[in-house]
Amino acid sequence: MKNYDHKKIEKKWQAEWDKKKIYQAKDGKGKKFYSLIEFPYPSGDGLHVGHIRSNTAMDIISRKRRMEGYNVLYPIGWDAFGLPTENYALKTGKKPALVTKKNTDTFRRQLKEIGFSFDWSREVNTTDPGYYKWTQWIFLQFLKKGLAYKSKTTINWCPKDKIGLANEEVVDGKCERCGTPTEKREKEQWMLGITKYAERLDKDIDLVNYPERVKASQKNWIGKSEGSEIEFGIKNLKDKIKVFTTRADTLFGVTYVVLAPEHELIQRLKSQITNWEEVEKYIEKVKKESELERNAEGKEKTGIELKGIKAVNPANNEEIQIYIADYVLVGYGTGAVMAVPAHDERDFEFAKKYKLPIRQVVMPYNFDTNNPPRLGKDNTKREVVHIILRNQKDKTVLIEFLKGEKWGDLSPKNFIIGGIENGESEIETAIREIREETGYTNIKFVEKIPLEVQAEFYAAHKDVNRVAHVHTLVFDLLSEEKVEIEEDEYFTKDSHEIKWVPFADVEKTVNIPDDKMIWKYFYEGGLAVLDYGILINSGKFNWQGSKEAIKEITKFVGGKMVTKFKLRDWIFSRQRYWGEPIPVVNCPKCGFVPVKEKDLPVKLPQVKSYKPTDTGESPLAGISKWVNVKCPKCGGKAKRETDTMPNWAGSSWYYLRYTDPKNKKEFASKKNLKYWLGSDPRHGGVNWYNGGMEHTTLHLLYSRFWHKFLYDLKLVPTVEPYLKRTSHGMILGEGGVKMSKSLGNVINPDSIVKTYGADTLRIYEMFMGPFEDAVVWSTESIIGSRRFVEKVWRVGMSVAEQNKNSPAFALGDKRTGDRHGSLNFSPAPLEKLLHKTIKKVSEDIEAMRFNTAISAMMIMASEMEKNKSVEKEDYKKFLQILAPFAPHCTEELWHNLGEKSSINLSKWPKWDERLLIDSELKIILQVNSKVRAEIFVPSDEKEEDIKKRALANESVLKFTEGKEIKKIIYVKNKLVNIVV
RNA sequence: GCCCGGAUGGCGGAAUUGGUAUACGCGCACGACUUAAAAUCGUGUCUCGCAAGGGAUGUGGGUUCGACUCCCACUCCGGGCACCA
Repeated sequence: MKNYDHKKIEKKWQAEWDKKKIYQAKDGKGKKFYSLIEFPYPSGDGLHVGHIRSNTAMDIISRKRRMEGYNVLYPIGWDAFGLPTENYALKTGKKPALVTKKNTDTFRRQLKEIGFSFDWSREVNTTDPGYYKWTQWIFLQFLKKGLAYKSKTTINWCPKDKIGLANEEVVDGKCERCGTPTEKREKEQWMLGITKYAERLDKDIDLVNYPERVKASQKNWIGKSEGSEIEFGIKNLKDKIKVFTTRADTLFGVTYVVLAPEHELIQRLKSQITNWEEVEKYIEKVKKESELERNAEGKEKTGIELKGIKAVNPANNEEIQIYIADYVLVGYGTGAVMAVPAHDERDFEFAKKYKLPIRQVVMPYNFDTNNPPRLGKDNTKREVVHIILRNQKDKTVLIEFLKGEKWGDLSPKNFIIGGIENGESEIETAIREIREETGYTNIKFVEKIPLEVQAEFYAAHKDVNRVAHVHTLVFDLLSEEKVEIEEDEYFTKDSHEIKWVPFADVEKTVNIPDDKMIWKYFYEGGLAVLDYGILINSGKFNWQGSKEAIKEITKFVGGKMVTKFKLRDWIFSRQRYWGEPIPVVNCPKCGFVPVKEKDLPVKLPQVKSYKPTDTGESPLAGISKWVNVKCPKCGGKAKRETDTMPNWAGSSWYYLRYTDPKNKKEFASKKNLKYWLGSDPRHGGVNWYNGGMEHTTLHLLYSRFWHKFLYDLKLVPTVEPYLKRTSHGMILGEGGVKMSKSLGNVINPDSIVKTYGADTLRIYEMFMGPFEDAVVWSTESIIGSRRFVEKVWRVGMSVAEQNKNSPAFALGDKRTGDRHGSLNFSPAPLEKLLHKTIKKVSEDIEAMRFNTAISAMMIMASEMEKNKSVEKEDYKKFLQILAPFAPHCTEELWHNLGEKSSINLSKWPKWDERLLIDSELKIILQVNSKVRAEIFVPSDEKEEDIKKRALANESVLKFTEGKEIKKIIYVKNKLVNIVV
């Protein structure tokens, strides 16, 4: 018996696979499968255990697909441009290109030692001029189509990295990389027009198979919103203020208008504004605030009125104030909003602070689900008052508790309610109702709550369906003085009880929706009602449904329906050295001129210093030899663009290059693209792409954008790059925290491979927990995976021993015949378990349930070891399903049994459905849902007989004797439950 | 604040068209082998109870013969978005 020596075996087979090139994909041959992982950034820290988790998962899937007869492309490359390398180079004086070379060498060695089945012949590197030539070429196509343009923008500037950041790279107002709070700077930057694709990026999400949370994230980031653009006039002036709103139904409730401090109109109206000095000061203040300060949590909104000018509400010609405020963003919509404090939380907050009027125009519509209108009853409508009768002395409110079967399941608990009779005022009604229902007479009117509500319910006391238009009045109780309450047929002392309830308990005591809302409004001093409802105070639109009125009101004031997106154009310039140079020349005569395609790539020059400058210019600007060129158009003196691309550029199209990595004429040939992505535009793409959640909004969105652009140029055959996306969970350090150098909890895969072997590491990482969840690393637990591998090894050794003297086919052949008819042999329990395991593992791999697949194989391995005689063919099938997880040891054991070709190219075993059926079934016997016994019955036993057996069972009888059997429930093949 | 996910033994986790809760693994305890240790193998390992039995899947309710699974309310944890009108 050979000992399991992982070092020897793994090295041997890695060399063999390399030599025979068994994992190389063949362009255009047979049915294909393109599986992809995010290519790593080769940092100086070496491979992270997190890389291994993602890579192993896709490796397992790729290996299974190969065994299923697919021509698999599982490529690898390096996303090597970027800041850490440049910063390291800066610190050590080493060349970034050399640092990259060293790091990729390390990564390559590590990846090979774990036995991933990458097609190494297609390795790409974004920093290779042969690669970035095409990144630059694609940029020129953007330029040609007007989608790349230079624009002066306020950028997020990181003072430490000295670099402009895209919005997506600013997290909580801080630089994503170094955590320094960002500043705002004005700078000319290259932009990519991703917003032109916003609609399609949003819509086409439906074509692909991404996890829901990823889809939701992308949609949220794109931020599509449909609304209206409406113009507000300015009194005595020709200028208009255009606002964007999704709630045109609330137009009659506008009580002021707000402009962003950066709004261009403000400067134009300077002469009309009477408090200009103040206004200017305010604008300066806002500008100086960093992104962090302006967005700080809980920050109070600030603003200032533009005095001397008034806006005119086009709906009712009302003159209203104009404000500028920091809560309105210049970059979204029109940079101006109509403020409806009654129905928008932000406007409400601002209006409260600056004491601006609040006018309700949408009346909430409460349909009482506890007491809904009933069919066949009369429908009535009433004007109604609800009365909050307050006792200021002990801070209580009077609440009515109604009782009786009339009210259905839930007895109403509400404020005093009364219908307004003809000719009565609301106050008169209230006084009358209080006297009639409570007897109190010494009361004082306090206020009317400026919130009207409409309610629809079944009014049990009158036996009608009712729509009530609710007005709410507040009264104070002055003394306990009372008169006798008169009873009538529906209002009796029994049906009705009153209680004084403390303020704090009112909300949870009242149980009709209107009173809950009214109380909240009263108690909190008002609130913004966001729901759609019924319009009031809205001229001719009164009593319409507010949602339905949006289009009409927009039309009424001459506005138009528009779609807006949160997504902004992509800031594409970086003022750094280690990135793709933007291939443009700036000519004093001709402006920005693209470098001729034949002159690509524009290579990075060799420089001494990579230091970025405080002026914000790239280090490239200092290299006059490189910067000064002839204009490609006029031949005159010109200067190269010195900005470089962000490192999202190279990763936006790398999956395309894999299909044809050495092509010198195109970024990839149409033929190869068509083969690997498929030719159906709406149903093609990379078959399966696994990556981290952290790339959901940046990389994934950017590459979808580039892909769609290339599709429009008819350069790629599909509208989407990736058909299916999955995400692995993070691996956390021991203690459940992120692995980081500073915490010293980073696991070095090299040492794990050395001690336990690559197969063990792969199995461990897949066994740790559900693939999509975060898991905590535990070096202590790895031993379990190692024991499993060793167990498989021991079984393999004994199977080989048993078969030493018998020809290879002798044992295996006996069941190759009749596959479809009845079984002509009685299968051993072990064989049945094998087929169950094959099925489980096959299905679990597809669903990425690697942990349960491994668990099933562990059970199988233990059973094989217990069972002294294991059929060789059974064992070999077991090896085959294990091979994607542990390719090295299974290959060794496979060959040890006389096989000559690789297990990794063998045919994936099929399970035999007939072997999954048990001849005997275990039936659980329950009495009153408690398990009392289990019995075994033949699988074809009739329901009646099983029930009979159950009733006769001794343990069951103990609990049923002398009791009446009410019911017997039988669940097929599972249990019998006897209810007594 | 909003959106998404989650809560099951000492630990990682398994079980959902509702049907034996705790598979598999780690750890721990005991035993076998050994002069001994390691490794390996075996047995045990939610909890109360001598037992018969009872209780337990974050908390409280509900539906059901039966709930980790479905419904309602809540607590806590993780992730994402965050003045987007």
